[in-house]
Amino acid sequence: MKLTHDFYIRPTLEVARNLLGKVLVRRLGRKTLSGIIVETEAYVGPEDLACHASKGRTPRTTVMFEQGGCAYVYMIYGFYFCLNVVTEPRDFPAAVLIRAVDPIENISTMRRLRKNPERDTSIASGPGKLCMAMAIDKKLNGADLTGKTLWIEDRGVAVDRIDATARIGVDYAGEYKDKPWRFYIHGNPHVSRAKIGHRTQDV
DNA sequence: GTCGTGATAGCCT
DNA sequence: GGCTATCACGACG
Repeated sequence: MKLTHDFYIRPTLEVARNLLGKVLVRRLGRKTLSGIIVETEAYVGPEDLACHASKGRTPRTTVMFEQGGCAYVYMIYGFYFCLNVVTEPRDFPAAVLIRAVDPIENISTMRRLRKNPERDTSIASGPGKLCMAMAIDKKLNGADLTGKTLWIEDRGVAVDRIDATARIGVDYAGEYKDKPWRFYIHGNPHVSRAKIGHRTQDV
C-alpha cells in the first residue's frame, strides 16, 4: 500500500514517528530497491532553527514549502545527499529526514552501490549511506512520492518501541538543538551510529 | 572500541 | 568567505 498525500499532510512529528516501519522503495530501471525505515528526524517549520527553511524561502528550500508528499534532496559537505519527505500543508515548510533503512529487496545491488561494506548493517545506516545505497541524488529533489520512481509503502511491519533523542549535528540551533525530534526503532542494528545523545524518552 | 581529521561543493551573508 | 541535517580511515589503547 503506497502512502498517499493524506499521510504526509499532517503534523511533522507525527509523520516522523509513523514513518518508522514503513518501506522506502526506489525503482531503478528494472530493479526495485527497498528497505524498512528505522530512523528519522523531524524538521518542523520556520520557527525550528535547525530546519533549513527557518531562513526563509530560498532556491534550496523552495520544495519544503510544497504540500506534503514530495522529496527534498540536497547535497551536504560536498559529498553526500540527504533524503527528506516534505510534510504538512502547502506553505508550512517542514520535512522528515530519512536517516536509515534496513535493506530488504535487492540487497546485493544496494551493497554494490555502497562499495561493498563488510557488514550489511552499514549499507544504509545513515542519511548519506542510504542515498548512496538507493541511488538517490539531486535529480530526485521535488519528486512526487506518490509516483513511480520513489515512494513509501505500508507493509504492516510492526514497531513495538520507539526511542527519541536530540537530532544529530544541529548544535547551532539554539533552543531547538535539544528537541527530542530524532526517532528510531529501539535496538535496531541498522540505526546510524552517529553520536547518540542519551535517550530522552520512549514513545 | 573512541577520537580526530580530511575530503569537497553548494548554499547564503 | 564561512558553514554544513556526513563518512571513512588511521592512530591510539
